[in-house]
Amino acid sequence: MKEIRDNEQVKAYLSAFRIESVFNDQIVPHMSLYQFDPGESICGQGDVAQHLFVLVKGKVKIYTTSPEGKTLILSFKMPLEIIGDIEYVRDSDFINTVEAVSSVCMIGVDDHWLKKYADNDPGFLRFLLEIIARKFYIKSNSLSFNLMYPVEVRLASYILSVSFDASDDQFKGWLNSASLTDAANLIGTSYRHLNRVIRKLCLEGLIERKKGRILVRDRKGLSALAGRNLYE
Amino acid sequence: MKEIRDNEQVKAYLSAFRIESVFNDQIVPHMSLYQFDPGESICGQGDVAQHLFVLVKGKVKIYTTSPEGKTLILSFKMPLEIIGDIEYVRDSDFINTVEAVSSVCMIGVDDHWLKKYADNDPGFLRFLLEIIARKFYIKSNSLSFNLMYPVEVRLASYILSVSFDASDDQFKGWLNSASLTDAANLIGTSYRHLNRVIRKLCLEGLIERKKGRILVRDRKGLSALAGRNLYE
DNA sequence: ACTGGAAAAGGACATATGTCCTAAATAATT
DNA sequence: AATTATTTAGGACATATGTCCTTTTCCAGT
Repeated sequence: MKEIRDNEQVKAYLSAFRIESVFNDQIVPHMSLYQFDPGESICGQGDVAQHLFVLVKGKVKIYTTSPEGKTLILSFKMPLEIIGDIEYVRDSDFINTVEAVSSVCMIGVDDHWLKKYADNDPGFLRFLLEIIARKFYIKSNSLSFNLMYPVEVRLASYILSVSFDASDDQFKGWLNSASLTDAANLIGTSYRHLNRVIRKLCLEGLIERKKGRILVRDRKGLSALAGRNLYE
Repeated sequence: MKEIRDNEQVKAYLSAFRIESVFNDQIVPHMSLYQFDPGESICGQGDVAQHLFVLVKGKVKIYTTSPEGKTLILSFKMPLEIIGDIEYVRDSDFINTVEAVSSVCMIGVDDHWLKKYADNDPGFLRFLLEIIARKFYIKSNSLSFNLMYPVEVRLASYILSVSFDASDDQFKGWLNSASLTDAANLIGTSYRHLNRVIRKLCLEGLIERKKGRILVRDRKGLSALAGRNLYE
């Protein structure tokens, strides 16, 4: 992790994402940039949360670890996204672990300054509301979807979302084994079972497996199988 | 549904729950009481949402219905709880169906007045933030828990939560068949499978089944099985 | 108490998924 | 290119869960 105290760059990012108005003039001077390398941990489940982060570049992976050590990936996030919002509002420790997938850049601001200068600022509060409400909505969907459909359907949905997302800098057909393991943890199943289902989809001609990559052969068919698209 | 335009009673409720300060003087006159009978629908998935509700009496059931008609219970809620908050913030239709379980009383206020008089009110916004952040937290937990543990564990957790909640006016040992079906839908499994697991827990001496009721025989054992308590 | 019918529980079988281990494939090294 | 090491896919079996249908239980009405 590298902190960069460059307020001009902060302002540039804020303006690029059109959220200048969210952070008032008293806050902005206290914001700085943080860079993380791929694989680097940004915050760990249970750690004391004292910063609100705005993800402005790169991709992060959010996951939780159970007492038994099982890990479940909750989501991948790309800009614009907020990290530490729930913790800020609830005054709690980090509830999940966040890890940089690619080279990541975030704007960070100490909770302490927010409490002091933004806690009464309707613009900031409304922004947080929208962010958190959206997160809730996504998670709610995700919960229903996961409980109601088998892995096959979830995988179809996942493949569609990662294969056709132009903004995904990781795109390359799809996917090496690390991503497969990730996919399994995201979908909430085992690596073994994921393979089984992939095989089935191959036999059905929906996808094709080729040197560790997966190609979509029948997008329509996949969509039909997936129903609605879960992983946005 | 019966609307009761009794502003004094509204104020009494607000004060009882210590949330007078959340709704400012311009809003309060526009709030009124709504009563619902057991089983009555309060709002339906997909309906236009134009009210924010504060649940002040009774118990409601929140569920979602899939395109195929499967229904999944997301939660049971008791006071103090807010209904329609996500929809208010997101300007969306109702994402779930809410139904009165017992005789229910809610304070309702038209979104239109909120937008006009509360959208700039930090007290109100912070209140919503706390509510929604809490909801997110619960749902996040719920998602992880459901994906990571089998029905047996979830059921143990559920039994514990409904059996030892003093504030639950529905308490009676536990439970007739309607509640069993509900429990199945809440846990995200089939009625059949729930029975199977109940049987197993009986054989293990953790619970006892008696005339449609379920008694906890070994609370410690159940807790150990459940790990953490999911359904608060 | 007896009977018919509704409600609740359970049986049988099929599918979905997990765990553990082995085989196949790929990459690294010589 | 051949050989080894490492990574990825698959086999075998066990468990978890779903579906459909039958049996059992419970209760109203007589």
